[in-house]
This record gives sequence, C-alpha cells and structure tokens, in this order.
Amino acid sequence: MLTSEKGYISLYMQIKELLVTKIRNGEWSPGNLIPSEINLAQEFGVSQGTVRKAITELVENNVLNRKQGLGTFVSNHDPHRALFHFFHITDNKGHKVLPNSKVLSCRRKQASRKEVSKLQLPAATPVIRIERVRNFSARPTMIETITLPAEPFGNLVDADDRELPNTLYELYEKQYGITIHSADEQLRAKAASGHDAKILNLKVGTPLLEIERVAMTLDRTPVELRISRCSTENHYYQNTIL
Amino acid sequence: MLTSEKGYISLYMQIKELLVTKIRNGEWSPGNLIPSEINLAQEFGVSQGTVRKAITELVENNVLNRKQGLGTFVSNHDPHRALFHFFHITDNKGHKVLPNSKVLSCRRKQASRKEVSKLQLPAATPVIRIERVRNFSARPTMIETITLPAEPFGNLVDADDRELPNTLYELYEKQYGITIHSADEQLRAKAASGHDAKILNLKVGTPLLEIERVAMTLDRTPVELRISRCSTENHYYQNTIL
DNA sequence: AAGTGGTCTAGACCACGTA
DNA sequence: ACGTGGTCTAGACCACTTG
Repeated sequence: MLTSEKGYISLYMQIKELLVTKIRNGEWSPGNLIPSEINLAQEFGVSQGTVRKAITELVENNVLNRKQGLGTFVSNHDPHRALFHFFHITDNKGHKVLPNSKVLSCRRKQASRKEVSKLQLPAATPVIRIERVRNFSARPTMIETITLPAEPFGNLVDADDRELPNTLYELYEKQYGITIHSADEQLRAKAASGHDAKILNLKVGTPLLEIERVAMTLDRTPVELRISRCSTENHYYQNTIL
Repeated sequence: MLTSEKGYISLYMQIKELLVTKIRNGEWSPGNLIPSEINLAQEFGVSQGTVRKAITELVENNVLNRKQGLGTFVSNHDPHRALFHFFHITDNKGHKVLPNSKVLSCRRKQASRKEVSKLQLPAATPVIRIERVRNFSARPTMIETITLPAEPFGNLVDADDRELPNTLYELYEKQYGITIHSADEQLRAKAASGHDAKILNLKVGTPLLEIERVAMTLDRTPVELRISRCSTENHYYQNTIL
C-alpha cells in the first residue's frame, strides 16, 4: 500500500499501515486488546494525537473498536457483525433473521471464466464450489453458489457431509486468518430456472432477486464469489444510503 | 436534536449543531464558502481544533466539503453527487450513465396507505404523484413512480407538460430548500405487469428489479417515496459494502 | 486508585490555491 | 505574499471500567 500522489505520506497514515500490518501478521488477533494510545505513541515515537488519528480511521473502517475506560480492540467479525453488515435480506417487516442453511453440494472444480475474472485468479485455477439452500422459518428462500480458490480453502471439500456454519466469514477468519472487510454486489431480477424452481418450490419463471457478491479483504483482494438467488415473496433486500 | 444519554453534550457536538442550524436557516447556502476554522473558533469562543472536529464530522456526512487552500463549502448536491451517491444502476460493464426521463403523468391525489406510512403523513394528505419512464441510450429501461407531499411540492403539478429535470433532488434543494441526505431502499424481484410490459417493451411477466426508496433529509424526515421498476437485461443495481 | 479512551486547548509548521 | 485547510505536538482535564 502506502501509495500516494503527493510525494509524501503523512505520519498518521504510516502509523495506520503499521497497525494494519500488526493485525495481518497475527501479532494482534481479532477480539484482543491492543496497547494503549500512549504506549503506541511511545513505541512509534510520535504524539498520542497522531496514533489517535490513525486509530480513529481504522475504527471507521471497522478494523478496530474502542471501549472507553477499557482500551482498543481488534474487531472480530462475529456472527452479529456478519449479520448486520453483510446480510441485507430482511423479512417484509424489516426484521433481519439469519436463515438456516443446508449444503446441496461441495466440489472441487476448475474455475469458470466468470470466477477467474471476478476472483482475479490465473486461468484454470482449481476452486471449491459450494451450493446451498437457505431457509427462513423452514421455508426454502435462497439458493447460494459460493466459489472459493482451492488455495487455501481446499480442505473445505471435507465439509461435504456435515453442515457448514451459517456465517462462513467467521470460518474464514478463524480457520484461515482471512477477514472479509468489504464486498461488491450486483443485483438483478432473474427468472427462476427449473433447478431454482424445484429447490425453492416455485414455478419456473418466478422472478428471483439475484445477488452476485465479491467479498474482499481490507486491501480489496477478492476472496469469495457468491451468487444468491432469492425469492422476494416474503423478504426483500435492504440498503441504506447515507 | 441535541439529545444525549450521557447527561452532557460535548462542545464539538454543540458546535456541529450550530453549524447545521446556520445551514438550515439559509444563513449559509449550498455551494457557498463558510468562514474559516479560525474565525469560527473565535466566534464560538472555542479552539480551532474543536471547530475542526465538528466540521470533520459534517464533511463525513456530506454536509460540508473542504478544499485545501481555499476553504470549507456547504455541499451542493449537484447532478454529479446525485448520480454517484443515490443512483445505483449501472450498465453491465459497471458504467454509470444518467438516463433520460420522460414524464408520463403528474397528478395531485390522496395519499395511499403505503404513502401515508412511508412518508409519515397524516391520513388522507394530498400528494403529488409523478410517473416517468427512464431511457438508457434511447431504450426504455425503468419506470419510476414518485410521490411527494402536496405541501410544499404542490406547484410541481405544473410540470405536467414540460419535462422535469433528471436530477429531482437538485430541484428539491434549489426550489424548496430541501436537501436529501439519505435514503432507505427495499429491493425485490417482480414480474412485469401489463402496464410495465407495454411501456418497457417487454413481455408480461418478465422479471423486473423493483426499488422502493424513501429519501430523507439530514434529520431523517421522509421527503419522497420513489418506486422504480427496472429491466436488468442490460443493467444492474450496484452496491458496495464497506 | 489506576489506567483507558474522550475531549479540548494553544501553538507550530506544511501544502495548497489564489492573487 | 497571503490565507486556507492538513498535520502534528504536548499537555490538560473528564468520563468510564476494572480492581
């Protein structure tokens, strides 16, 4: 990182990078307390205000969180955060409920052209492709196709039998040390295919909301491609523009 | 505003409110330069840093914008901002192009139950309802139904003949002094009705992306309800989760 | 009581845009 | 050259949490 168009890099930006590096290296783990602003200022040889500004921006990025009187912590992307930050489907009353999910298949494949492009992979990279159906109050509502590069997610194929956890992003963080910070989504209306219709118990051609999401790390390296097809009979996609 | 759960209100928060008040009163108008941080600090009897913190948060809210070496300005929500902040439809290459729009009808009506609820109006309030079709490269792609309270937007019915500007939000700001700062959107997949199909030149039942948006002022007073039905044959709705 | 983040101050120097 | 915002410092006091 540390790129700049100005010929110089402000101190607090450099501190910010140093902090991020410590998190990436695992020196500071999600959920753990980091040193106090005063201590960090001494360690880096800058004033507390400079460390403070760096930390403030990382808090705004959801990388750190502060608790007055306690200290500053590395954010752990627990199910709650995943739910409220990355999950935009709510029922028609506007309530978010995390659905159950059942894996239909989980296989190692060659990356398709789309996967190669969306995940910025070399051609013909092996990937893991997971298909699952998500139920809201026992009603199948969403079909998800999730693609991950086989490196490093290869051993996920063992998840063929048992159910995967509802919050995959938590798994990525705990098992692989990869934290999802942002995502790009493309939404379209699509007619249900025969396959969709059968699984979701709908008529072929029923309009479905298709969400194509690329999930990325803090430095915007793509990690996961997820295509969801969702019945919007009893649910909708909620977005707030601030 | 000025509510707090802590029994006190920090100085910079109070300054922030004072600044917002000046904007709301029209003392400072969109696009205009506000006094320098130093001058404001003297006027309010606080340090520059405190004014700075207040301004920083307003910049983050898109209420003000700073230009180094020049000063701080009240944001005017020009077409560019409206386009990039509130308009999420892009073509399949990811390019944003603002569509043309043609008004189909513009009438004064009684607010429907949905309009009453979404716009938080008293029952049976008169509203203006505008229907228009939006074209991307001469192809009808989107139908919008826009509802506004007749008070203060009543004279918009005169817009029946001539075309309304593409960027209504700019109109609200310039004509009525109402600035849209945020919006809540609900997205669903819906089958094209006969009316939709005729106007968009599609088959009845074609899946359309329906976007139901409530646009709000800075203090989250609802101003406009807009229901868009969009063909996602050549376009999609783009959302970035940060 | 001790330590943390939260706020606030006063002053310094730098980079940018205008004149 | 001047005034603006952008960054940085050093120090102060307050509010919150834990021991």
